[in-house]
Amino acid sequence: MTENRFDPSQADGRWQRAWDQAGTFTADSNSPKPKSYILEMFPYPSGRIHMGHVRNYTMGDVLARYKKMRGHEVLHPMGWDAFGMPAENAAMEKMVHPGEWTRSNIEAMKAQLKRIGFALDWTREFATCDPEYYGHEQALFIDMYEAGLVYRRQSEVNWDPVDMTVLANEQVIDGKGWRSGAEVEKRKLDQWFLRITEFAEDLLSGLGDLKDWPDKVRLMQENWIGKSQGLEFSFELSNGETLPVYTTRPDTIFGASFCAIAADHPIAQGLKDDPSVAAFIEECRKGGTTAAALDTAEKLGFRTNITARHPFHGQALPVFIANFVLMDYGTGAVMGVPGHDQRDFEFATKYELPIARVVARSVSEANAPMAGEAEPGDGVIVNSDFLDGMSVEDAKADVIAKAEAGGWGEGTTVWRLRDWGISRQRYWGTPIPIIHSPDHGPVPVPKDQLPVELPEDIDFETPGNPLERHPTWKHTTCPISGKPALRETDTLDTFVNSSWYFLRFASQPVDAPFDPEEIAKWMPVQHYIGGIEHAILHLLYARFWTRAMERIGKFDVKEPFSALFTQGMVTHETYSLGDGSWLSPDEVRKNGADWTRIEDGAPVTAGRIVKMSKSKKNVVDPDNIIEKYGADAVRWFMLSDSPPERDLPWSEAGIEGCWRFVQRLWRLFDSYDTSAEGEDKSLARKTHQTIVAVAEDIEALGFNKAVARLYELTGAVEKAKPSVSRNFAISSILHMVSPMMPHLAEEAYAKLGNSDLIADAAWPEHDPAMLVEDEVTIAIQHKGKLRDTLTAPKGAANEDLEALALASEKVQRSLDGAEVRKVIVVPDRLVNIVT
RNA sequence: GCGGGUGUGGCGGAAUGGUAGACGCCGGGGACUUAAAAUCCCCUGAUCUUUGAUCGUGCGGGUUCGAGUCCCGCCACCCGCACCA
Repeated sequence: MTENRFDPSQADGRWQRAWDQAGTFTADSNSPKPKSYILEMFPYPSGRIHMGHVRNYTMGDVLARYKKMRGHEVLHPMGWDAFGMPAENAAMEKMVHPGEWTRSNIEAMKAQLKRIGFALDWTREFATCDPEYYGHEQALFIDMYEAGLVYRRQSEVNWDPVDMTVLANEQVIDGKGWRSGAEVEKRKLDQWFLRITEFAEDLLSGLGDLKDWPDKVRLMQENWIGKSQGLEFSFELSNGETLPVYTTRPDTIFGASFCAIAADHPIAQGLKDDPSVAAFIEECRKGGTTAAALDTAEKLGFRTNITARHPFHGQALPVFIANFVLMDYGTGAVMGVPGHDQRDFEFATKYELPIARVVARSVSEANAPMAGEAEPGDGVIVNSDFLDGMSVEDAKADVIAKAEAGGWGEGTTVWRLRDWGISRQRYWGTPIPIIHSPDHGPVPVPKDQLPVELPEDIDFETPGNPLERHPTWKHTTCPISGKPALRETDTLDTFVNSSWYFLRFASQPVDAPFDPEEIAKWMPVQHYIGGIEHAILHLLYARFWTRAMERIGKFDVKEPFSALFTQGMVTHETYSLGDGSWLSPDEVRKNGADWTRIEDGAPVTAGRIVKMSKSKKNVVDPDNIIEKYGADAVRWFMLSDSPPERDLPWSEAGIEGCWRFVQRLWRLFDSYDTSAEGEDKSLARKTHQTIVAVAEDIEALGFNKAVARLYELTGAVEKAKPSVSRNFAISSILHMVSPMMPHLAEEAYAKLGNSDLIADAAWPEHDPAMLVEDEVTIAIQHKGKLRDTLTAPKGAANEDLEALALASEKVQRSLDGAEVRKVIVVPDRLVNIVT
């Protein structure tokens, strides 16, 4: 007898080709079916697909295939977030062109994705480095420019003087360039900005409608946008100038005992002629920006000889330059109220400034001593002239009203959110479509000249931006005067590319970035799945971009993603030698409870289970696993056990278990018996219940639960004798696992004599009448503890259940003659006897 | 510091206030086999005086006939933000 096994090495590829040839997953926007746009965050083409991608795309794939089975027209596209620094780094290290490097990575990764059998519409594939894509992006940039959503101003950057390049904050390590090791300088450059702050209010309030986003992400965005309301007002200074400050606690204004300004504040800068001021400002600059440094940093100040006049009682308050005041928040200056702000308290303590109580628990506690720290909480206002006795809320409103009436201040809203700086002094990005004309300043490139393409002949031998250095590329003419002019050599932040790719997936006209009619058909994305690391920037930028498009009349969508799901990471145990060096999983072997290195038997320590990373060598390459077990076992593993939002620990034993289940199902499908007769009511009932439950689980993205239910039903079918019900159960399992293990499912479906594809099949129908049990198990408790169970017909009368319960021998033993005071009966569930 | 999350067997994890530990992994025992692989069957939270009982969902209280689930107070770990006025 030949072995009856499912062989993915020949089946997987065969069915992948069959789907391709049939165009099974090509989305038809003209279909009358309801539409579902399922999207996973597109990958950066770094070179290899990793397990995190596999998990992410498997989840989306199950949803996409499931929706299709449910009669939806599904758009499930894939593409490449192809601009970015790794390509430039590779160019410098390996002397390859960034485009070439990127293209070959895309080719390799696409082949990997194909091998996993994802139900993707490859006809819509693109890379953001395609001139067709970034040309449209340039057109959108110009539209936004003309709508006043783009502007240019000076802004500080991290400048590496050796590499002659701008560094991202993450590339600055201990004040030095990550590559060159050179001391990083602050430089001011003219840079382009998008007016995301103009949408701050809308981006914030819009979060309220995103019911199907994780609370966590909404909160993170809310905090990032950082709305705060307060009073902006000006102090008159002793030197004749005025000092605008911002406070969220105008109610505490009578507690102000000093003013503090940032080191970068113009007034502070104006005092730099005094060498001790200059020295102090320099000192402020040095302070670390890490969490630890800030935690322990002492509040430092420099007392100027300027004083500020209190707007109500007119007393002179000293003005300090202080290291804890930030220039880029509010006005860069604050009033110091030590009694009710912890930083001010520490500062006042150090410089022996008055600490007054102006908020107390009650009026009678107006003179209670301070507790050794600031009291930022609620209470009634005291020691504050006309505010005395008011609540904090009322006093805020009253002070704002008086400031506005007196013309020295106004109630304002301050946002933490900054405008989005999009200039990058790099080659591998979308060229900013602007020409700097000697007569007309910055002028957009005429749209008929788009795309402004990147030059191919570049060199990375010398430091600096290759676009800047290129002999001819930047030289052009002014679109207005025709005189010689220079192109903008900055490129766009890669987050711009990912801010609208989902729109391009949904519609791909040649002559426009997108087609509003097609957008209306597909948008918003129904399920967007990706990593939590994009909770703020990418998702906020995409929300902004979509709103900006709506604002300039491109279409009628505001929120791009109606439901968001952030999946957990794939983790793996770590292995290390005595010297602390890491070993990869295939370099080690388990002997009993201990681990050793295969090569020489050296003892190995198995360490924490952490995210797969090259540095810890705890990486498992999907290709090797697919080679060994086929795509379906890997897909099944990705869905099993861990809830999708939590981390998934990869293990060899786990994938072995999945592989066994693939074969177990194969045998089960093989046991379909066309000659079987008769009903098996309880199996049929379980099947119908499972059909409903698995569907609910998939729709809630509870893949681990769906998997568990399928195991359970499989076990039940294996034990059952041949019957029509058993065949129905087998067929149902086959259909239900098809989104998860599509290759196995197709193979078995064909073997059962079908000539169509199960990918085109419908989700199994359930019979509502079969969901109801006719017998139920009743738990019998005595004093809240389980004593016995009994089987009763569903809907049995309470009295009958009570009688049955009391008749139980175990219950009687537990009662031991005690008087029954009360009996609680929950119909069809339990009886609890209270004594 | 602020905000959020998590805590259940050896492990991943199930559980509308109603039989805690479904399902999977690991482990143990057995069947089949010359043998191995594969497969199948049984056991698998702890303790005890083991036909049974007691304890058990991070810790301490509370509400309830009944709490993993609800309330109050702690602890630990993880994540995000951070001198934001």
